[in-house]
Amino acid sequence: MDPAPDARAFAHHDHAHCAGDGLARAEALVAEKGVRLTPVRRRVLEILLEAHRALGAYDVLQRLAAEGFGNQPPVAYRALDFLVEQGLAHRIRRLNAFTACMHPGTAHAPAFLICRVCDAVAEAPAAPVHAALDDAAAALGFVIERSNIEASGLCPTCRGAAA
Amino acid sequence: MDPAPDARAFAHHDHAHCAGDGLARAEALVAEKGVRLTPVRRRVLEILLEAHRALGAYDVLQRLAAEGFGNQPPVAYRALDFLVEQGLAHRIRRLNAFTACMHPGTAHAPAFLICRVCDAVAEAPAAPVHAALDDAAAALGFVIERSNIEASGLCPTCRGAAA
DNA sequence: TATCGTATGTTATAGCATAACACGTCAAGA
DNA sequence: TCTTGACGTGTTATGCTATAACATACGATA
Repeated sequence: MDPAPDARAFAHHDHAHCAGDGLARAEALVAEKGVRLTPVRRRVLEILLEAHRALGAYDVLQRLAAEGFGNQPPVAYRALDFLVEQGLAHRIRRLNAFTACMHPGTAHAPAFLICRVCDAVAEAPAAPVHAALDDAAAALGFVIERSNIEASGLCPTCRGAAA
Repeated sequence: MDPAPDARAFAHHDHAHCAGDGLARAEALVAEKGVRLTPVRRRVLEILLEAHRALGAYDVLQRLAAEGFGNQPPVAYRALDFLVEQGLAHRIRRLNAFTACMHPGTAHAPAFLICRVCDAVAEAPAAPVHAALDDAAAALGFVIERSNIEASGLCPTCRGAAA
């Protein structure tokens, strides 16, 4: 069903668990923050979790529309922006796309590894990367508030296939 | 003339030197690589150097058109893509914009610091950042080919103004 | 139940990017 | 010299991405 390799890491895993778990964590998080995981927002998160890869806003919108939600771009963008804001999803600028966060709640600073062949996206642990980046910024007197770290290259699967 | 703070670092400097120098280095580089810095490409680089900040493709196109070059998007995009390819310019995805490279030729792996108030863009030295990122990728068996590191926050000038 | 804040829906438009084809130039080889 | 092919530029047309602005609905609270 999903031809793209695993996006959580580049390895197979229990996908159903992965999606269900993500949703459960999301609900706990929003309850804690006092914000609302409305039907549209919840459904968008589910769509991202189920797709298990980066989806464009219009891909999400198409799925929403097919289920009776609004079919205009702002519907998708607002829900996606909300999820990103709450740390439940990430925006991959290189792909003009969004992906469910695989480690919501834990204060993590993700780096994305994007396979140029299969477009699979993995979140890599990036605490050291951010530490180095903060240092570099501090040296210029710049204070970082948000950052995107995105790398493209070959995932293990596609690298194997190429060889 | 240019209301935005310096983009080379967040400090004043000799801008004329900065642009002329950039162009000279660019010519040396293309000669070395055996590629051609045609009039359009050269002019686009000049435009980026003169603007001294990130410009959208359509901003560049407007300036080109005013000087008698083609006025359709591909003209700008092709020149910009060429410059990025040759390491003479960078694409800032967060801003959907392009900026002249401030250290062409030296094998540098830039990290961009983008002020959310004045949109100034600085290239920060990022060798340690890339080292950390390579480590994180290697741990997942991923091979990085290209990467974008972009941070948004407050530059020293705007931070001072806010306080 | 009146009101306010929040969320959703809708219309319209703005902004970013590329596919595909036509034309011109220049250099290498027949 | 002619031809051929690679490269660069110009153009038409289109597709994708994103947001502004306004209207409607719903729920919590006073």
